[in-house]
Formats: sequence, C-alpha cells, structure tokens
Amino acid sequence: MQRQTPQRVAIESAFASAGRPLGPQEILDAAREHVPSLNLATVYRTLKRMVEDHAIHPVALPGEPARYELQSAAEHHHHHFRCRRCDAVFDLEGCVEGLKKLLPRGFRMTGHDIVLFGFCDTCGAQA
Amino acid sequence: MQRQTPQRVAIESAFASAGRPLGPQEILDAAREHVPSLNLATVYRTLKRMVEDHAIHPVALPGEPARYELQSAAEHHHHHFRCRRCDAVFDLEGCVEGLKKLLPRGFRMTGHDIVLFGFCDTCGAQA
DNA sequence: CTAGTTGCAAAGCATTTGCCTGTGG
DNA sequence: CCACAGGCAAATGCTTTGCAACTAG
Repeated sequence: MQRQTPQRVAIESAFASAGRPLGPQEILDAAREHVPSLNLATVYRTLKRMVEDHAIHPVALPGEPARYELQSAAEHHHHHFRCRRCDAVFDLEGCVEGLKKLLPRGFRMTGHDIVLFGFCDTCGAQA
Repeated sequence: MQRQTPQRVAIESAFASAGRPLGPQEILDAAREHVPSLNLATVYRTLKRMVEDHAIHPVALPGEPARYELQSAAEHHHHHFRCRRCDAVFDLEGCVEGLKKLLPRGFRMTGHDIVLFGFCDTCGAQA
C-alpha cells in the first residue's frame, strides 16, 4: 500500500511538530531539515495521497492557498480562527446554532464553514 | 478619471443583471453578449479598478478563485451560499448569534466569514 | 489631440503531470 | 526483484503585465 520513505516520514513529522495547519511551502521548508533533497512536487503528491488516506485534512481559508492539518485534529467538527497580525491559523472548538435560518426558500444545506478573524492572545497582548 | 467604454459598461451591466457574486470567467461570458471582442485580461484589469474605486467588492470563498459583487450588495452585513452542483454563489440575508463563544481565552474577534454549502433551489429540484 | 483603454501574447505563480531513475519490502 | 515513490522538468490553469494600436473626451 504505502511505502515508508524518508520523505513521507519527514512530511508527517512536520505536521506532528507543527500542531497547526500548514501550507505546502511551509511543509517543504520544515521537512527539508530532515531530507534536504525533498522536492516540492513530492510534497504535493504526498499531501494528495495523505488526504485520500484520510491521514490529513485540507483547511481552505478564503482567499488563501490551501493548508493541511492532521486528521486527528479534524475528527470532530470545528472551525478556524486567523490572526490578522501574525497570520497563524488556530482551531476553534464548538459551533453555532441557527445556520439553517439563513437559507433561502428551496435551498438545502449540506455543510458550512466558519472563519473568525481577529487577534490571537499573543498578538492581542502586544497591540 | 474613468472612461465610459463599451467594455466597462458591459461588465457593469453583467453585475447589475446577475444579482449574485460573479467570477472573472462568468463576467467575461456575460459581458461578451454585449461586446464579443472583450478580452479576459480586460476583465481582470477592470475588476481591479472597480475594486479600487469601491464600485465592487471581492468575495473570497475557501479554496476557490475570487468572485466580485456590487458594492451596494456589500453595504449591509451578509454571507454566502455555494451550490455543490452548479458552483454558483448566492447572497444570504442575516447572521447568527454566539460566534464569540467559540473564541479561546485571550483572543479578540474583529470579523467573521460564514459560507454554507449545499444545493440551490434549481439544482435541488433536479437531483 | 493624447492620455487612458484594449487586445494580444508572453510572463508569473502555484499546482499537476510525464518520464525515467531509484528503492522499499 | 519490480511496482511504487521521488526528482526533475515540462505542462497546466489562473492572473498579471508589456506593448502597440485605438478611442473617448
């Protein structure tokens, strides 16, 4: 099925030590510390496979390239917060009620995304 | 400042008759009915100018290219719905309560985005 | 007239794919 | 062994830009 290659190990450990959603270039930079020859195309191919295998989950924020996080973080329904100052993305627990009341007549809802923007604890304290 | 060219008129009327957020290609298709020679590069250039002039407002959905809607539509707070079948985006009226309770301690919220996914009235009826 | 616009083609970016070499099991 | 994985480069797809011709005011 899946081979245990140094490249894949390096990419997986990048996720494990980050603890937050990462983009392809961030992953490449982190994983190259273990496997300097790692190629960006390999990162994309590996990400694709990991998504298919449900090892990671894509995190798409409005107007930004896709990021990915470990599936374990995505196993329960959650949303995201992006800091306007440091641009980091954080997971949020919980959800809200009453989304269905926004639907126009005849529309059916199968899912939703919520993204909050603002300042994280670190950046809020500095401001 | 701004010239009154047939291209720009065609693009503006495309927004006026659509009543929903449009992407560059959708705008090109619609505006070509009035100005067949219209070029996609001109659409991008015109969109950029219109955003700078606050005539239109960008609508960024997770993982998708930007769409635009008339500024008048954006003057009151609203959110969006994307149909999983026809990929069209619609404006939603209203909002929800209780977003602040999702915030971790120390985080401050300055804004939010909500996107609902599902099937619009037309596509839901066909399914 | 003439500065702002347009169409076309080429350039940029991020992401994907083809192809051939390398290697995990 | 040898099918899958990786490296490299070319190919995409979307958006931007350079440039010469065009036109609104």
